[in-house]
Amino acid sequence: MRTDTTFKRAFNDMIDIIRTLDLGEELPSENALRAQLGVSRTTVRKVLAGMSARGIIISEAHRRIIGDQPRQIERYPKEETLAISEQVETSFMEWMLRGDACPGTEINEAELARKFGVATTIVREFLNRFQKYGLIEKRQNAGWVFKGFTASFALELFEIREMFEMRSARLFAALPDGSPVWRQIQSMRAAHLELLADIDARFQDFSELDSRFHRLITAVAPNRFIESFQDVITMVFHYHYQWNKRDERARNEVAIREHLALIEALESRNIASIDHACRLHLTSARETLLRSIV
Amino acid sequence: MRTDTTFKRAFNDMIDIIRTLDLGEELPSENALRAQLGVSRTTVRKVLAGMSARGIIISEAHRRIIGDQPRQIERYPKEETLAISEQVETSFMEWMLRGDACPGTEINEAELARKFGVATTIVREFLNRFQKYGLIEKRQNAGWVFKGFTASFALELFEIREMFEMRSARLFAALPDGSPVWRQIQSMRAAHLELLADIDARFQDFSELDSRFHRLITAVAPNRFIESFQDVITMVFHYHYQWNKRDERARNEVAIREHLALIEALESRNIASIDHACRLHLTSARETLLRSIV
DNA sequence: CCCTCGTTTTTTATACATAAGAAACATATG
DNA sequence: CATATGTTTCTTATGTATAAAAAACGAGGG
Repeated sequence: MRTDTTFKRAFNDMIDIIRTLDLGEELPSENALRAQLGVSRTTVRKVLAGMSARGIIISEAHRRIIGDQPRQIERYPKEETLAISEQVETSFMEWMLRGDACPGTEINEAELARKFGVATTIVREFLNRFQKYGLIEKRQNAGWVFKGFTASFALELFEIREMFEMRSARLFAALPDGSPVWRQIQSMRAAHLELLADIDARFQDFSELDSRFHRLITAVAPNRFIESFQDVITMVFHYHYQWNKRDERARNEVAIREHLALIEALESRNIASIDHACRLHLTSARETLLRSIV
Repeated sequence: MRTDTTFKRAFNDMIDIIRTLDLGEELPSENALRAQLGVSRTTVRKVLAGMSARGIIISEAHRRIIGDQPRQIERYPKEETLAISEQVETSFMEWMLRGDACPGTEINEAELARKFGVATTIVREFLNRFQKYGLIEKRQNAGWVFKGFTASFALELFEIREMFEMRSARLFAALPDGSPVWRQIQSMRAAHLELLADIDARFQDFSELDSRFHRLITAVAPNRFIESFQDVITMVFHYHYQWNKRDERARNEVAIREHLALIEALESRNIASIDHACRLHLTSARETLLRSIV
């Protein structure tokens, strides 16, 4: 019933660990591997058993040694390492953004479950979690309504985003000189410059850097509600832009420059310039998103 | 499997409808009742059948008449009109606030399901929905952690609340004279004054008025994320104060007066006094909550 | 004793089953 | 033909089952 995605993921990770070891070398203990792989010992043992069966590991009395370097072939494909609940997320996003759904569409748990080839329970659970993104709404005893990835969604999103980021950016300026955050900001700048230098080839890496940058700013004064809102933003950018590649390179280059300006403003500790740089970036991000919606 | 709480709720509501009719009078059509009761016709028919069986309604060819006024006894008890998923909410809140759980406690789906006497599926679904309140956190393949109803929870909550309410209160001042909101504010003031006049007897009614007041202010410029955050606040006040009755009367009286001051400030349309009144109220609300936590 | 490994127990993720409820379809009646 | 009721079909809410994963327990060995 339950899928063995945890095992497969651990198996793949284990291959990488073994790669760092030599033939005939003894393996770390089950417990040590458990910690490295981030799974339970039960799963570690299953992985070890699988590797033994394949001759990659040779189990002797009270020790295990590397018998054969694993080949790429033996890795499980990426899809099989994703829990069904994660796959459903992707399926749903695709369904939503590919345009099968316009605002007001009724969402049918049973139908989605059939379409995605999973149990209704899973779809239901997903929708319950997804509710917090503000894109769907539940009606008692009667399924869900898709509210639409609309302009008003984007505007409401950015209204909150502006409040939160301006708040964090201002708090940033008040940090003492000794704070480790300043070093993180430095390396964040470096990462931006690097990406900018190679923008033609690597412009798709921006999305992840963007998320990291905004999370760093937000993290100065932790607030669980703000952090949870970051998830909404990450979701929007991750999926929406995946289906809207228009001008991606140019868009990202502009955003990188805006980030750099904001970094400079933060380091200046001048509230007025921080406000200015922050608002400039958010306004441009909002316009970009709005353009891609209509 | 599924409980018939919808039916029971509709049955109780139907009793109230019948009360407004006379003996021998003809009943509205199934469709009309459907609209009044807010359920499907299937459920309406079930209710009608139940009432016929009890002699309250007499079904003749092509019409139904009132045969007998229903008695209070025939109502289903309130508990039976709540869906299991709603009952679980109450059980969980009780478990949480009665102190069985301290910060860091691991939440065990299976154990909770046993304790509450419901299926694990339901507990799981509840926890997924409840996650948005920021009191619990999920760990992959390993249940949930209760983060605690702590001072930092209250502080983070109020930081956001202040941002949101100040924003709404300011927008309020910009409304045109003709806006219907001003009349709603008037009647809100009246409701507050009424409650204040009878505070000794009715102080428990404040909780609901409080929620309505804050929702009215927030509703001037709708934003789904702010509205969703209101749910968090409502939850906190609803449950937390249910288990913290200390000084309730005095607390509520203070809050009513603060609301009245804010109403006055709003009507003055003076941003500075609005800010002042709003912040004053929120500060005092925060202090009250903090006191009751420690 | 602490660590490692074998074994057993418990919990979670997922599928499936089914009664209650909603919706769609069909028929009758004024 | 529009509206009201009877009938059928589909969906949702909730319970149960089970493989996978985690956690707890236990026995040797350094």
